[in-house]
Amino acid sequence: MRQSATDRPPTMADVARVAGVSHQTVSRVLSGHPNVRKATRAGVQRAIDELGYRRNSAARALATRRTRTLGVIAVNTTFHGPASTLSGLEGAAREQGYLVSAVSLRTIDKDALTQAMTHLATWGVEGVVVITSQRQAVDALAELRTPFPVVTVEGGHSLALPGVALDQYLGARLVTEHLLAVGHETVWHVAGPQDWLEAEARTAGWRAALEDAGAPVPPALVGDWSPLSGFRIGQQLAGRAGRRSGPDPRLSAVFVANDQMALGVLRALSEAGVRTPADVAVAGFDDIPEAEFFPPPLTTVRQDFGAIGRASIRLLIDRIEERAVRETHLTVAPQLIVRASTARPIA
Amino acid sequence: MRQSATDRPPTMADVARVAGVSHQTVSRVLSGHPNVRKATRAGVQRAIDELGYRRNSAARALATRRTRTLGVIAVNTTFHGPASTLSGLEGAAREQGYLVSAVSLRTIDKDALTQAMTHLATWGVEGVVVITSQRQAVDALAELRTPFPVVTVEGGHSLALPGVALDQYLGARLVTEHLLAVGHETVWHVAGPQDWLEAEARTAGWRAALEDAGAPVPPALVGDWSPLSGFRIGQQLAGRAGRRSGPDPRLSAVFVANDQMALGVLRALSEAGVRTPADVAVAGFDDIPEAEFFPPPLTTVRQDFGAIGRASIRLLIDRIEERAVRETHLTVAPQLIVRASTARPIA
DNA sequence: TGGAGAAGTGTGAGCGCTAACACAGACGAA
DNA sequence: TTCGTCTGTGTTAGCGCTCACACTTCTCCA
Repeated sequence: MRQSATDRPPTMADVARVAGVSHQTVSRVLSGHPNVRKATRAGVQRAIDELGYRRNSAARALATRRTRTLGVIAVNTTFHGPASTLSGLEGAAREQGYLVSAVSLRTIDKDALTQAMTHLATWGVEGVVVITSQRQAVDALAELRTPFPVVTVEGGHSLALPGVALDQYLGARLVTEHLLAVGHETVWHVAGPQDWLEAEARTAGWRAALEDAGAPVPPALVGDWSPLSGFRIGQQLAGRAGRRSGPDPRLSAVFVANDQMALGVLRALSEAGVRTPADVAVAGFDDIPEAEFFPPPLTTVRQDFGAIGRASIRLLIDRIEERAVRETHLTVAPQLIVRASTARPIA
Repeated sequence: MRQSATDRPPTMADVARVAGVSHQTVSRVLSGHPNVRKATRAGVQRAIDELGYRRNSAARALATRRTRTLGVIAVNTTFHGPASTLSGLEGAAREQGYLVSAVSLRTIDKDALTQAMTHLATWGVEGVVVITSQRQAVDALAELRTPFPVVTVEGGHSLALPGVALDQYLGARLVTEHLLAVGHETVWHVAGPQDWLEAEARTAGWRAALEDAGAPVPPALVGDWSPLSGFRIGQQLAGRAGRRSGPDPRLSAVFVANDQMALGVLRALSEAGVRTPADVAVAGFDDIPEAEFFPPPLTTVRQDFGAIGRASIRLLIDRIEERAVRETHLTVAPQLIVRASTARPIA
């Protein structure tokens, strides 16, 4: 990878000159065209190595009208879920020879989304993955016209746009059914903000599981995903633990819509002297790395973020390269992880 | 943003034709050149809007030899620290009109680093930020020759390369001094893997604080950043809590090198019936969002990842645009966050 | 031995933009 | 007036690559 002494990086013409062939032959070698004699190929390769030549992607993009660049738009990539999805996505794209550029937004209203799209479009991305967990993002997206394909992640399957999502509904059912199976009369629920599709689906799954089992359905308590909101709700829950308060069913198990809130709930219960799982069982959702070491280790639902990232890239590249395959909505299966926080209560 | 009826997106020539000027005038309008009459500018702008024209970045890059693209190489972007840094970095770059592409690696040996650099170089990045927390990454980086500037984050200040880092040493001192100040005879330390520069600096800061205070220096116990390793080490610590075992000083306070391990330590202590902070005070490092709700809420050191990201982009763009400013090493100050896990023991 | 077809290579014209220069007209100073 | 200078605009030549085609050699079979 020797750097040429001159100021400018070597061009294809330089390589051609050194190898004693035309620039077109160099191009053929570079793109693995079959009709090149072995000796010629070797000579060109030698020249390339000698000069430390590297194809100029801008010129290539200009000539081919293909940038081989993908965009990603996401909210709050500092959290475990989006960050993991992003990472899986980037790896999958790189494998396919694409460059990916992510735009990380604080909020995802229509303006911010449009702006992010413009930014990416300016750079000539051939497609975009939008991690659209919030309803407003989905709505904004639905109205947006783009000159390239768009794929959603966690955007629900109601959209015309193709998308990948974890089966949140199933995950919530699994947790709820597990809690009922270990002997709880019913399961309370700390929900995520209902403008989040994931939160909504988890709530729906929980409700369906209870109804199917003929269990009473307590009111859902709504948090904002943060440990603090979990803590506040946990304090309310602690007050009615084990008791039958008013019209509501007895509280002995709680399904919390994410692990961070579950941490807050656990803390509030413990401060109030309510034991987990002896008095109240608690389950979460996400399986963040810390969940295994919560007090007590948390039963939760694991999401395969890597798989979600890979699947969305596949969907997107299918569309860009106009492959025949036309799946539009992929679902990734969740996995129930049972830990001490829902251990069977001593009968 | 009307999409033209023809297959191809409009070019500068199309805009020029519609506006009745030359393509060069369009170019001047687009790049804000002053010498364009107001009326001409308006006419061109109207044509741009009408056609939904957008500058082709590949052609622009080819003509200017500037791609306005930056690369980022990082390990394990799924963790809170790197993910936050990345996010801050991306925002800062976008503000400056740059596109950023991140490559997320699993391990950062020389091979992987070279490959990532090649990938980014192929796409013509004008500079790269490498988040190099591990010694081997720094070593590999030192040997690498690149045709563009490189800036490190958390790479220590020993390198010839410019870089940004949090003052890990100071952070560790602050925690340790705080623990001594609340009355502990000495402070034990659960360290991160010593091939990580951050871990090393935290250990050094802890040791220096103890030595300066004339406190005995217990052996450092080395973990791998994971909650599990913290748990294992916590079990060992629980065994000697409050006791003076062999030659080692009394254990009443522990400084853990990151919050995740601290969670494991807390759990191990609590399982062994050791109370925090009554029997043993525990402090962490990072201030992850969960730390405030640990059992008990964790005293820790907050890092301003956003600031780190912004600073590194500034350093990089300074170099790319060859500005006069030549700071080479920036340090971001840490902030001690005191919570219940180190509350003053009842004397 | 000839000629069709394949294999291997070269030529020229763009891709859509910016940089450099050319040039016309307006304006103030000598 | 006459020049210089500034303003506003157009013209031309690339940037480094690929695509389409032309051309030269082979190969093989009638």
